[in-house]
Amino acid sequence: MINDLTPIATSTRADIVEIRIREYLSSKKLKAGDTLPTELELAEALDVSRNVLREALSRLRMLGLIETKKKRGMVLSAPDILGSFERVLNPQLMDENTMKDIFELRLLLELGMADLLYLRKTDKDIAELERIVKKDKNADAEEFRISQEIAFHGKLYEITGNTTLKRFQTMLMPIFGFVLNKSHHSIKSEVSHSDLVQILKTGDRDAFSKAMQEHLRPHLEFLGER
Amino acid sequence: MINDLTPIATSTRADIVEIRIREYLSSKKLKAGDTLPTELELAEALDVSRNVLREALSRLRMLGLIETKKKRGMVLSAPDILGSFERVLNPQLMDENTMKDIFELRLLLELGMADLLYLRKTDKDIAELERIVKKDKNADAEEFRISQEIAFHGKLYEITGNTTLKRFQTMLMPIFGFVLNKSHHSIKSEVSHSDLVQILKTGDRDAFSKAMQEHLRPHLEFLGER
DNA sequence: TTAGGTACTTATGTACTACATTATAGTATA
DNA sequence: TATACTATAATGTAGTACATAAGTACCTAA
Repeated sequence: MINDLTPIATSTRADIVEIRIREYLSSKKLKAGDTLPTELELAEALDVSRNVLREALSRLRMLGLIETKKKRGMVLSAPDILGSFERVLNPQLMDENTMKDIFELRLLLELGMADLLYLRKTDKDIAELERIVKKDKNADAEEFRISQEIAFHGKLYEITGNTTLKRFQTMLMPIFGFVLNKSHHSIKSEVSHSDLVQILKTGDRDAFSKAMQEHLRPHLEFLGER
Repeated sequence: MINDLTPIATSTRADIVEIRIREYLSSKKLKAGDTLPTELELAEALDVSRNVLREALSRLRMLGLIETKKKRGMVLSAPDILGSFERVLNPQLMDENTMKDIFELRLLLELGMADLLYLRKTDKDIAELERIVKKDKNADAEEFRISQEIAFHGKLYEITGNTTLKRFQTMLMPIFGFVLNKSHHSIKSEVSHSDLVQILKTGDRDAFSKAMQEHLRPHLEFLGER
């Protein structure tokens, strides 16, 4: 019961300055390319030492929100939204529940992928998939099987033409390696990669959607109620 | 052609220190709860001023990777993976392609949601959904319609029981507001929220999956080839 | 006139020192 | 034994100084 009480958040000046600057950016409706005041001006306006200010700026710089050039000052820039994500995606540190959440998220993405695939697939993509699954037959070694998984599913993400999605999947892979190692992957699926390619090639969207669900069933059954 | 050449990345000491500390953490296989050396020790070991070191630490602290208490020093902690994401999710700054990518990502999630919903839905959830859609009838004002969208789809995410997913959706909402305002939302869907609830209540997983696809068709058709 | 160099200016990057703050541990006291 | 006080050791903040690099303006020579 007492565990529910988390320590009160004592924020440092850098924390506050970070927030204040964010507010400043959005209230002034600044957009990428606009320049910011100099460090000295900001520090004076916020009434903090340049030290503190720079700690806050350092954070924004890391996120890609601002870029600074010697003399020219600081300019706002469009951040790479996945860049910051990548920085905290450390399976070593992640708690198990979050890992499960992310695992489910991946399943959702693949289960919902059919429409995008049928919208954007090309003959070249199919050929590439066929090339990949051809190697599946001699998939005996554990390590090789995993690399096949990555190659096949990775290619599916690629076909969606959604680069953010593809990058997302790429950086999530270490997590799956972590989860998969634990269990529930010895169960063989009824629908193979090869089957999926065949359907993608000649079948329709609904057939593929069902096939994908079947392909992922071993994982789905593992999920449970919560 | 010349535009492809981006300026060479000149990294500051803080950038390098940040990387070095990350390497240190993973090479030592430190996990949440472990303590780090003091600032002075780190600064000396890395041969940088405490200033630079603190800029790097400030970043890690922002990401939730480390927590620092006065005297006790710094301890590693499990970062909130979405916290950093939230920080860069500014529609004001985001470029249009990324926004489209994220919009598609949301569609994928909802299209793939059927299994999770049928796995975890309760009678209470259904009742709640019915309560929400009851208000749909008098959905005349634009603003009200949007709040209905949010309430309904938000509840679906909630039913999945996946808190990471739910938070993800919540923080993505401003983006959708941005995209939706632009166009393609005047087209009325063939399948209403009310229909979806009915199917979720009495129908099976496949029926719901198809219905959801139908419900989202106006958006899907807007996507295009790429 | 113009290309190219030189000195100047200015904003960021880094280092160092000093002190405030506060959680912890250790000590003294009732 | 429990409480209060004290010392100490770490982070938090401020300020100064100088290095570095990138513009700017001026100036010189072909």
